[in-house]
Amino acid sequence: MYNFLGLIHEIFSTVLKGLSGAKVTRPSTFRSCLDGYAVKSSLKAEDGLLYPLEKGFFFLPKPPTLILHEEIEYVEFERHGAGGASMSSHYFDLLVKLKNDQEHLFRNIQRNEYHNLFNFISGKHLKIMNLGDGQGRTGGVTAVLQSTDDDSVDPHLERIKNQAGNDESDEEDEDFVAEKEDSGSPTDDSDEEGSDASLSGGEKEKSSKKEATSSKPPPVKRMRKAGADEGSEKKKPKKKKKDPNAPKRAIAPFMYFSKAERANIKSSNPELATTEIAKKLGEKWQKMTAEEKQPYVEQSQADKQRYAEESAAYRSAGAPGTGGGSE
DNA sequence: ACCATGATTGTTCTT
DNA sequence: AAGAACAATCATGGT
Repeated sequence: MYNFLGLIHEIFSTVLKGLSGAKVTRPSTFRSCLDGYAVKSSLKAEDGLLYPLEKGFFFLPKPPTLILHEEIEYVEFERHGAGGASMSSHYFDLLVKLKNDQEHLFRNIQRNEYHNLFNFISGKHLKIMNLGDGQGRTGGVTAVLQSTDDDSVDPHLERIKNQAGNDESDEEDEDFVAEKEDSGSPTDDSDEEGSDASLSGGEKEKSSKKEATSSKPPPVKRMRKAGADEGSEKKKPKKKKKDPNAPKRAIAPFMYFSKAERANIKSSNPELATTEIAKKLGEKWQKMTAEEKQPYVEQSQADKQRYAEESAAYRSAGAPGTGGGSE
């Protein structure tokens, strides 16, 4: 190698610019705890690196995501696992709300990156919401925004610190980071499937190959809400108590179909992720006629009866709240 | 070792 | 009435 090692990204961008003539986005003034340009995070199920750039966010996972600041309505710091109760400690989440109502939840950002991110985002004059605030004081965040002096301690950090239980080993976490953030070379050659990953300056988003039939104006996405409304007491974003004795719900026809067909799809496309297989199953299901769906519907109806019976037995015998309680 | 997540559709439940 | 939860699945990763 050469002695320019410290400037690899500059060389790379220069070469790229020379070859393509395209505008090259370079790392910004943001620095993480390790003097890196990005922080580790995960979007959806993919984890990658979140680059806070001068004019946007750049997430570099399997499918790269570029979020420009001008698209952002607000950002929101959330304690990691806002929904889960047992989650805690070293991580927090960054929710980026776009003006077109899209949401990106960057999860699993190390807690010690919070300060850097907050200062950087504050410096970019992005709106910071604080819905995850445990205290009822809304609007305190904006106040913090106006006093973005680095010496001022913001309440979020304190809270997150508290929730983390101030383990002083956070400094040690750095060496735990196997891949250094700055060296997380964007040049990873694993483009075996990212053939269509063209990130031109256009507003191209959501390059889902499906739905080629017609435009889809109302993007009815089943998005989960990041619950964050708890007050000072216990919250119930999602009552996750499932009594082990409680009967399971009836299996929907589509689920029976999935059970039957999933193996088939997987054998023909062994490398598809489970979620991708689910997409394919959905597409296939939609194309099926009622006759084709009928066997699965019948199975579902049978299971519905099963559920009805077990449910009745459960209520009379072991339901919580009923005096029964015989295990 | 266990558990949560995501992605799908349909059914049930809750408000 | 309308939306949220939940059913099977499983690779993945954190605890």
